[in-house]
Amino acid sequence: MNIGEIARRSGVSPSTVSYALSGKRAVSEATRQRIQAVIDELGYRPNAAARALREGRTRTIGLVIPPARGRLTFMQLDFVAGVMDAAARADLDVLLSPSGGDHDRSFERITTEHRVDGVILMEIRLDDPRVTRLQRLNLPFVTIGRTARPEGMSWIDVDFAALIGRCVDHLADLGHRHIALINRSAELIASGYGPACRAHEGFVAATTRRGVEGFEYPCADDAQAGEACVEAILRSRPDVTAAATVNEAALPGVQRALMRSGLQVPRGFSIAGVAARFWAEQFHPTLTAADLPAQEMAATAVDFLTERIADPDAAPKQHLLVPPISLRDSTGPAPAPR
Amino acid sequence: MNIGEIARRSGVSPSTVSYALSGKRAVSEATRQRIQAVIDELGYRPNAAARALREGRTRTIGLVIPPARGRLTFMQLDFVAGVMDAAARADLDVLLSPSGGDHDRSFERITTEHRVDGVILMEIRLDDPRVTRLQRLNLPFVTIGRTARPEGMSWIDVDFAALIGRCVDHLADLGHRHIALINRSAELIASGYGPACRAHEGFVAATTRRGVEGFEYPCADDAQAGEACVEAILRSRPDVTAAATVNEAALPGVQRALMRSGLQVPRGFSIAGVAARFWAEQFHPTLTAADLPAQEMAATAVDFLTERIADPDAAPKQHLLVPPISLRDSTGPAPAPR
DNA sequence: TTGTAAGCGTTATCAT
DNA sequence: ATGATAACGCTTACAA
Repeated sequence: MNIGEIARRSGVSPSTVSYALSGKRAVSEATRQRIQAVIDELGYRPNAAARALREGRTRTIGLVIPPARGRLTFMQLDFVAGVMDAAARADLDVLLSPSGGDHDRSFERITTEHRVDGVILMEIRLDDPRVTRLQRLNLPFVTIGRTARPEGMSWIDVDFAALIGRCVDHLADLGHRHIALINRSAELIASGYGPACRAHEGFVAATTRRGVEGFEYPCADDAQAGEACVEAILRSRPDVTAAATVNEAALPGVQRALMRSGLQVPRGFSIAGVAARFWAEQFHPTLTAADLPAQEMAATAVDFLTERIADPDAAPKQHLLVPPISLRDSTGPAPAPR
Repeated sequence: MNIGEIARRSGVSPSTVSYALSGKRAVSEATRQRIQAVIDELGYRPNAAARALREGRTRTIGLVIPPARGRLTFMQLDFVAGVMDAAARADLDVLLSPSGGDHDRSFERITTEHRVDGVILMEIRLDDPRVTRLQRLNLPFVTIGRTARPEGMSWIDVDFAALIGRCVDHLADLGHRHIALINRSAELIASGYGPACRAHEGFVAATTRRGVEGFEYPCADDAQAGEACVEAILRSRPDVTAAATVNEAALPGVQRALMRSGLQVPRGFSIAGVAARFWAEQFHPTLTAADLPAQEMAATAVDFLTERIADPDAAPKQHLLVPPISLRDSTGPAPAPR
């Protein structure tokens, strides 16, 4: 079933069918209807490969996600879902490529064989070989997170430094004077992973600025680590009355440890963080947190990408988000010292 | 950069380049090396659209996931990750299509425009219009879960009835005589959603067979519902000493309610379930559960699909999994009646 | 208002 | 062992 067959059965030329479909040339209403009738009857749809070959674009974008090994965070999942959504709205298909820092087959395939018109790169590192690769290939791309030199490219990022600053401000305003930061894992920080590093910087800056004492604790991305981390905080720093966190995966364990310690939240201990809304609401009591706007980021990313695809020479765009903190039930006035 | 350019620079014809690359015709070692050198120098990769047009296949499979609205369960996520993995190993790309029961643009596009060679359909309903659609289109597909009449097609499913039966057996063996089932939501059951319906059937069968009392509780897919559900069980049925569950998303709430009730698990209350290993291990204490083998299912699904693509007339394959129950820390002997 | 034809980059059939 | 060439199905300049 191809355009020629439709043309034959409608008694017109292939080009007329093409134009009837695209509307790029006037077609008399009578023939248009005749063609449409045949198309409906046979259920014809133009072949994507032929169209891609001819037009030089695939109407498909690539979404490069972290490899399956490490489980995706909810924030990342929400982002993926958001990209699917935004792409669907723009009638774009999404080719998923799980790939780590170095090039792997899937990443190479979709980028070099012209399977996609552009790429959204998640979880980039400060110095990311894939970015260089895409630049060399001259393939439009947008990154989630910034590289070390993000000037000339399109990216969207969350200002973790500012957000942790706001958490500290909020807690200090409530009278807390000894505040812990539950950060991501030590390895992640050491490897220069943006969100973790910037959380650190923001925490140091804010505690200094506010004149409160800050204690930073690295924590792996799982419930067990969160539990151990809170136990460590309570044991080593009995003067700490509040914590800020960017580690959403640790939250279930954080909650468990607090529950078991007998401390009431927020009466005995306050906690504020940066997390996907899902985790904030699963927390008990619900977590005062800057909700990561994954949907918005995804929509913006698709937007930026389609712009770059349409006009590769236009100035790249950047967007640094600072979502507001949603006040929920996990923060309150500092208790009397324990 | 195309095959003609490579041919010119190597001083051979395009067909020779093609054959050098595919190995489908003998090419003298000398010219092969010359060609390879040029290819390496220029970084040439064949254009996927041209190849797809010519060969009539895309080397891409479609993965139809539930729409972004409802969040995916961990089981589903693991499955998606597993498909990506298996597809990557087979050098296949994966086009993601979030689509509900009725046809939507994305599903229509990838299936009718020949963007994919075949489709994996997740979360099908007992009577699913997409299945009929794919059959009519004559596009190879594999379903996860069975329709009402699954005979003539390839599918992979988990035997929830048998698994819940095993949970009940295990609990009955431990002396429990009053057992609750925390099922999925009432709506899901009413709509004929396979896993929920079969959990129900398996529970009725097993409690009858073992001569124990069974109480079924529907429960929405979130922590709050899980919490409320356990509270309802403890309140309305004080004689219940154990529960079986297929609702992994409710587990965090189940745990919270048990913790708050003061019941020790497993000393005062036992719980066994069917869940992704992630949830089982996040549970506290770790959950005795049949771990859903998402990876294996995904690998099998890709396998079945590639078989159907290679030979559409071969007999369809089916695979009904009954993974073993992993004994962890949430089940123990029945306590004295409360 | 419509038709003709070239060409997108491959692969595979026929020659040589 | 290699080359010429005809498709694959579509879009779009160019003609009429």
